[in-house]
Amino acid sequence: MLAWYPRHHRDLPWRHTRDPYAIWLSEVILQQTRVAQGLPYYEAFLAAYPTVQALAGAPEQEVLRLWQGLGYYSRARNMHHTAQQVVQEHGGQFPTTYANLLKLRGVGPYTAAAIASFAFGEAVAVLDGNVYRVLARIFGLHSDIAAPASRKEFQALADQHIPAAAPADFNQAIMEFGALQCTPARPDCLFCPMQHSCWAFQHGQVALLPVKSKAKAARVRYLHYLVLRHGEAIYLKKRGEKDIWQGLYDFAVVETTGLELDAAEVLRHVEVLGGRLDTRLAAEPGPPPLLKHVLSHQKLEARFHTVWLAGALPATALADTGLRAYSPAEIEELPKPQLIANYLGKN
DNA sequence: AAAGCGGGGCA
DNA sequence: TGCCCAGCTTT
Repeated sequence: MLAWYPRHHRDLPWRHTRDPYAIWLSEVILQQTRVAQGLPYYEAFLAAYPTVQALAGAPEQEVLRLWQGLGYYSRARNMHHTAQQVVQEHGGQFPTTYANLLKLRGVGPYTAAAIASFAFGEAVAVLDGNVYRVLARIFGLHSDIAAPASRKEFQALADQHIPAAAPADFNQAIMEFGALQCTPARPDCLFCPMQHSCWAFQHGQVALLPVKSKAKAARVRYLHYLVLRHGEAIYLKKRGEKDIWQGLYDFAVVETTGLELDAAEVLRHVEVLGGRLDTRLAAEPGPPPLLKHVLSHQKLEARFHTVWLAGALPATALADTGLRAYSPAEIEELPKPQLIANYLGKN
């Protein structure tokens, strides 16, 4: 794989730097994210915040807006927190060892090992999905990679093989090999340099490895958004803790156990907020638009009920709900879930 | 140890 | 349309 890597690897921007800030940024973005999807975000973040000081000084809302569409938004909030910690408690210098990197919020075993090896040359093996797959196939390990208990076994194997003289090359090579050659589906075994020493290939079990138990089915949620409009303005609110999309903005929402919420019910919820309807504006014809949105753990079915108001909502309602009227230009600057951005884009 | 947390690519 | 991908924090 060390010989394979220089001939086959992709030319990616974070492979041209040893700046721990840039490497950290790229690794946080690439957690749970494909290179093709993360690449434009990496360029945008580095352009907007060239240094850890710049990121630390940015408002959280701006960071989340830049992160919009990438998902798992706690990554952005943790990254922002860690930037401030590095500036305030470490004089703007990242920790230089695996053990100390691991203490940073949002930096787990994978990211700490990546930064420690790529930026500081420490001989600690990374363990990501690619590495699990490559090791399982080459060594014929049948442990369930979804089970936390399997980690020790794979980490021990990776640590056993990482060369002290070239830890960064080894880590880059094994991950790139998994991403390009030893892929999850239809791996290129025919032209694989590891063929002769791959347990799975020799035993005809490539398609059976790695063993991975399936996640339980996502639960279904039914959301009825009240798109409250007054003139040019639309009312939105910031989402709170203990639910999806923390820190992002969406509309007032009524969650139901089924898909239906008739027009009278919608109006009743508007009345509770003290909203006065603008009867001069006719209701939209037909049922309100339905958008489906799938997360890894939830399936959302969202109806968008447009309601035209005759005046602003009373201050008490705003205080109770966190709603606020925003102009189209302001809405553009707010960080929003992809579902909301999709709706606004179509309407 | 299990649950919660996004979004996109591919067959 | 349905299935697959996957690191960190919190419970």
